[in-house]
Amino acid sequence: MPELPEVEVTRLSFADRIAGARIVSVRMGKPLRWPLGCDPALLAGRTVQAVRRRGKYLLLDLDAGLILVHLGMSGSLAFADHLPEPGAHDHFDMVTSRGALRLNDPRRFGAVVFAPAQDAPQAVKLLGGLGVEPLSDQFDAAAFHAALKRRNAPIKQVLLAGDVVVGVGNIYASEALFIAGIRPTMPASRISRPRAVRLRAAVRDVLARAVQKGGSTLRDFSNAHGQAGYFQLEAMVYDRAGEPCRQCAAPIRMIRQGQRATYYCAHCQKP
DNA sequence: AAAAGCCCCTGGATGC
DNA sequence: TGCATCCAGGGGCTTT
Repeated sequence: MPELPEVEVTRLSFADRIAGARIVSVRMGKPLRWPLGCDPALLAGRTVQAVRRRGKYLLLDLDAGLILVHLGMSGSLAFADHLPEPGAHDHFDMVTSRGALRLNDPRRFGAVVFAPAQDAPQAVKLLGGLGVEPLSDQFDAAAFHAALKRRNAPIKQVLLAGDVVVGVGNIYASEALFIAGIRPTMPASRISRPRAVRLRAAVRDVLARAVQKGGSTLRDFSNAHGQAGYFQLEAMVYDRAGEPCRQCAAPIRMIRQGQRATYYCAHCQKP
């Protein structure tokens, strides 16, 4: 579920409040994608200094080490002064001096991993192969075009893979390609320079606007205060199969690429 | 190296 | 109402 906008909205909703907090206790529920990697009791007494984001990972910087949090498909974080008794899908609770952080994740594709340092094997393995941050100045048009030239897979799947540019998931890949007017099935290597420039701008535009709208809430996403997002109401193609294109009224098409649904307008998006 | 498939897991929607 | 089937914001791992 959560793509870059949802993860960033989550980060913004509690980063300031947790910064400087001392960890009182940590409780783990059912197993997540990977084990925590240390005894939870070992985290008590440490301080959460800041919350950063890298791709779809949240990084809680401690005074010693860091905690990587991934929301998977169905995860969401809550941060409150007091949390109710943990429910069946609450798999990580961290009580701090400034409030309690909780991960709720029904499908358990998410993860909470402790790494003793930035360059610890756990962190390197998970973050090492990630592409450039799309909203940063590092997302250079010429380099983006050059990277696409090296890939023959369909552009939609290259965006999703995350090794060229991070944070673009299934909703925003379809949306960005619509904005750029590019057919999702087009081999990345055949995208011209001007179209790569447009795609770069479209990715930045759609992600930034989604953050502004609080992300997309399709079924259960909410920020750390339980507030839903509204970007799904502005989607041009995602989940709109058969409905009229908002630009030309042609019916939106749905295809499957790598077991994931892709939505596009055959009239507005050229091969 | 790159690409394509396969899973991990639960719950909601749909169909008979 | 009950049960089977399909589908879902991700991504690491294995196989071609």
